[in-house]
Amino acid sequence: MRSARELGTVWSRDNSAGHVDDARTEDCHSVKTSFTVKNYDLEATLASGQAFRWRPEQGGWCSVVGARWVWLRSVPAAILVQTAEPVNDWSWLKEYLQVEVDLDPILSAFPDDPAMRAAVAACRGLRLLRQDPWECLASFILSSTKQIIQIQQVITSLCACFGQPVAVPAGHLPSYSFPAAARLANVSEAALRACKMGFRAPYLLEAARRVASGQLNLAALRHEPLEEARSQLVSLPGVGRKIADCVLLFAYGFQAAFPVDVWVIKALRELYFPGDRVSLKQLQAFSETHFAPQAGYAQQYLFHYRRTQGRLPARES
DNA sequence: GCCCAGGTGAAGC
DNA sequence: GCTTCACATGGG
Repeated sequence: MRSARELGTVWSRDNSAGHVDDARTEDCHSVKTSFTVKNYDLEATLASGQAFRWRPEQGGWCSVVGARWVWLRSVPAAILVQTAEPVNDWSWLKEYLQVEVDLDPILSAFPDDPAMRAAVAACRGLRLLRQDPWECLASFILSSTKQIIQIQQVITSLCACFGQPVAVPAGHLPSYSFPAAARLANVSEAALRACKMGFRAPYLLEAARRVASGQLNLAALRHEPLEEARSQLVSLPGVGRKIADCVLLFAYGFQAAFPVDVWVIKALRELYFPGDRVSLKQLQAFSETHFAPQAGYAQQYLFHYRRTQGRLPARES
């Protein structure tokens, strides 16, 4: 990888919370900056099934965050950032990427067992993002029994149909914001099904209606205890414990949330209960005690490792 | 063709 | 309580 200085463009450094010094370039009329980071695996973070809109493009990663087109590229000790329009305050993107979180104490808090050691060795630098609650909730409603690549396709279609076009630098594909709940609340189930979401369409529609009407206040969940926030989420049709925990972890940062999906089930059974027939309930109960206090992070490491590296090593004897 | 995918809800025991 | 099944769709 090349460093920021070697890329031929002046990239400003944004190390302080308040000070930003944009470097505008003539070539594409876009805005560039960079974030100094340590222990940040950008590819693992953006492609580990937390968020579904990041695409590899021109040597970096491209998506829409909020209403802004964003392109990121990993270089040693920094993330290069490009946007289409001027940005005065980068706090929204720093928050999303969690660049100011020190990963070392998190990894140190993992249980010291063979599974976690292998998972950390395989993808050290994997981070949890901090996403918009509505986009996260809607995305995971669409995730059930779908492969990640198919979730990406459905969400791409949903955004193209119902999102707002956002400004994009010349030479990049058209991009759209994630459609607001108020927008989706007013579309038909058939229109949603046209985006290939199948039986999930009525679930997404009902969630959009409850959020748009204020019956479910997503912003307020941030201040609730985990159990209260979870119970409000699972009151939505099509949202069970697993999807609720994804939202609690990826949008709100509740570290006690531990989404148990098919990959995490495989990882837990193979490593911690080899040869046993443990139920989902048992795995849930185990996960609630074994991985604290950084259970959410531990889950994401186990998930990404099991999905990308194959089987976990045998338990120590 | 067949099995499976970052599940959930309803029905059946 | 627990287990089984339907639900759309498409990748491998």
